[in-house]
Amino acid sequence: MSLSHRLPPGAPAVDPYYVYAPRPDPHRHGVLTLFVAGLPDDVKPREIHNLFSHRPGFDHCLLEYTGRGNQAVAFVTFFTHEAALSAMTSLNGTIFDPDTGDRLHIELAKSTSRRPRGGGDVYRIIDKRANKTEGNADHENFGDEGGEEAWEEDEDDGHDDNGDGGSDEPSGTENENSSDKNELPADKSDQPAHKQQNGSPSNDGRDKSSSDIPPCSTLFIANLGRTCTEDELKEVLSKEPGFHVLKMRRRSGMPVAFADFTDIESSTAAMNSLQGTVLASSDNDGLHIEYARSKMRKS
DNA sequence: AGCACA
Repeated sequence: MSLSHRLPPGAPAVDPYYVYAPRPDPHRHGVLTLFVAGLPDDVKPREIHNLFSHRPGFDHCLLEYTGRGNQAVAFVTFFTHEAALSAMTSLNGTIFDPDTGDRLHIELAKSTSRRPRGGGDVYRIIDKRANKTEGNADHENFGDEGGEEAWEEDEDDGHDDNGDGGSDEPSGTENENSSDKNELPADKSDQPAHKQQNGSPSNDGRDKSSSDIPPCSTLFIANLGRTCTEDELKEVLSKEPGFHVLKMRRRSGMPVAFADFTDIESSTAAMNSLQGTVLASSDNDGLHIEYARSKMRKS
């Protein structure tokens, strides 16, 4: 389908996929790490890993539960700058949580994340939440030293790290921040205030997992274009590990589909990686994928 | 928001 990369340094920036990315920032060329915002507070490290580890050139990732607000941020590092850009352009705007419809905002990070020490764990977690609220009690932090600034305290490749802005808006401002204590003191200089704040209703005490539907090895796929065919959808799904059967129904206008997987792990991974995918036949936001309410009948 | 097949 659409492999969105190969934008040689000299080429005119007219790659159609490139418009999805924040404007090319000359200050960040060569950075291997992506900054990912727009994550719900109940995001799991495994979800980040599932989403990015299939991308070519993936190296490692780090998930931080910021103590402020209710959204986590992630830092995902690739082996090459081009791989990072490619993952950014193809995943930017992904609807991570169908319940809220919030989309991922991905930018190049301010600097490349430090490699995990020891190399044992695939990903690291930093949890600054006062009360590790809902859901995530299983993997508190088995990262290394409970790092507070675990990704950019080193200076091997030279970069600036000073706690700075904490914006996570698509307006192109930098937004990687690690310290929980630095509220940005309104010195954004060149960025006019944006009106759109992250609209996720703050769930103070509410625990509303990423969906009201319990995990299921069958996925429900909606928001298909009216002209979407089973083959078109199947072609995308068949790249996902564990995919079995696809069934499409058109009942009230728009078609919907059910995709069955071998297990919940593979259906979850597929949902994470295909969420928001725009098909040739789609005209709106791309695929809306949820767990089906009941598993597809066997055979 | 829209969830079927047995």
